[in-house]
Amino acid sequence: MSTAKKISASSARERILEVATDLFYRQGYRATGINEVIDKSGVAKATFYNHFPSKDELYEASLNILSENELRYVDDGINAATEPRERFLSVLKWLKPWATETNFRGCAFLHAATEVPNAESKIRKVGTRLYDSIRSRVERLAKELVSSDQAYQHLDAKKLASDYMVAFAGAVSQAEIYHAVWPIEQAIETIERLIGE
Amino acid sequence: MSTAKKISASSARERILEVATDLFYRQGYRATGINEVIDKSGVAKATFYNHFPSKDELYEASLNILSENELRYVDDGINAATEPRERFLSVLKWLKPWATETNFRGCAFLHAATEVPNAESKIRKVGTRLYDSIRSRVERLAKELVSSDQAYQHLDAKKLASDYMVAFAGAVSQAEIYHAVWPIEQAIETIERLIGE
DNA sequence: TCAAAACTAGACAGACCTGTCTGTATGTTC
DNA sequence: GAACATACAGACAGGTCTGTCTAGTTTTGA
Repeated sequence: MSTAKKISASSARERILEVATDLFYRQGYRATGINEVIDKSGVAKATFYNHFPSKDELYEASLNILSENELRYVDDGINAATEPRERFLSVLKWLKPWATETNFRGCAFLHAATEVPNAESKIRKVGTRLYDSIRSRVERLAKELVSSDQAYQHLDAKKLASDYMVAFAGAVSQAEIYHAVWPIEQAIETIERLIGE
Repeated sequence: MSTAKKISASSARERILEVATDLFYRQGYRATGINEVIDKSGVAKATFYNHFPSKDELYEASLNILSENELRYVDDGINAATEPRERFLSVLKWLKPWATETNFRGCAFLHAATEVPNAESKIRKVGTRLYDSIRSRVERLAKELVSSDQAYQHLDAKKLASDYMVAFAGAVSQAEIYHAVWPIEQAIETIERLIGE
């Protein structure tokens, strides 16, 4: 298989994925028809069904893309900070610029939980896997924080990570409900209160 | 208008509302057809459209019912407790039995935010109004708590209420994502840590 | 008793949905 | 230049959706 062939093949697939990810997030999964995805991707229907066996599989693929992107942003945010405290808080703070975007509509994986009631479906697993990944990063940063300074030694890193995840999820869902940024600022303050300002 | 007429008229309406509230919550709004609501309510299509001008208006009415019920449960939980600390924690603790129900699928108003992207729509306002109502109760209970005992006097009631709402929302959304109860228990612990165990 | 109101069943319009299929065009590989 | 993969356009089947409408029946209230 030549390189040119590969590029051309994957570019159709990627165009579909890009369009679908955007439409599913903005309009919702059920509210978006496959025909709209096809039209906006500029591909033929047969081409689409050549790449994805069904709409559901497209949804799953698009959520996987989103999940990878989100984790990358999280990691970039962590790595951009140097101090343990800032590294720890970066996961929450990263939410703020995201929520300020006009496109912000909350967590795509919570949307998936709404639109796909079956919690055992592969689509739903993408969400739990992502939250697990975020949690493991937060636990690592919490340990890092606790052992970084005397001032934090009274904290239990594991419990702190749990608190953090509760605040993280609460921030995102309240930001969606109110379509506002202030819940995220409040969640940051909550965590700051827990670790001491 | 006689009482009998009122009862008969409202019983068809109430049957529709009951069925719709259940189906919309369990299956989702878009995933539920008006025909299914009509069949399961045992009413004629014309009767349905006599009571509700559109599916959207039915959704709004059903969310309003849910909102009233939820507030009633919250208030009952508060009133069942006597100690300020228990009254304060009751709003969070009430989530546990709810999440244990087989039907539990998270917050119906967050679902509405997913399925109705327009944050300015009347449907969405039902959710923000409910969360505002819960917050005002939590603020009242936080003040009550802070002034109840020396041990709580270092706390800022307003900020505590904000923390509480973040934890509350985080608990519900994580419980939905993971389809589990432990996020609620974690949120309770988070708040207990904030006020001192 | 009788008119008005509310109910029943269900056909129907018109739009949308997913997924299949036919047939053609293009470009690469051997 | 034959074989192949991949792309294209778009008709089509078979089903769903919301909302309208006709027509007949029951209930209600004065």
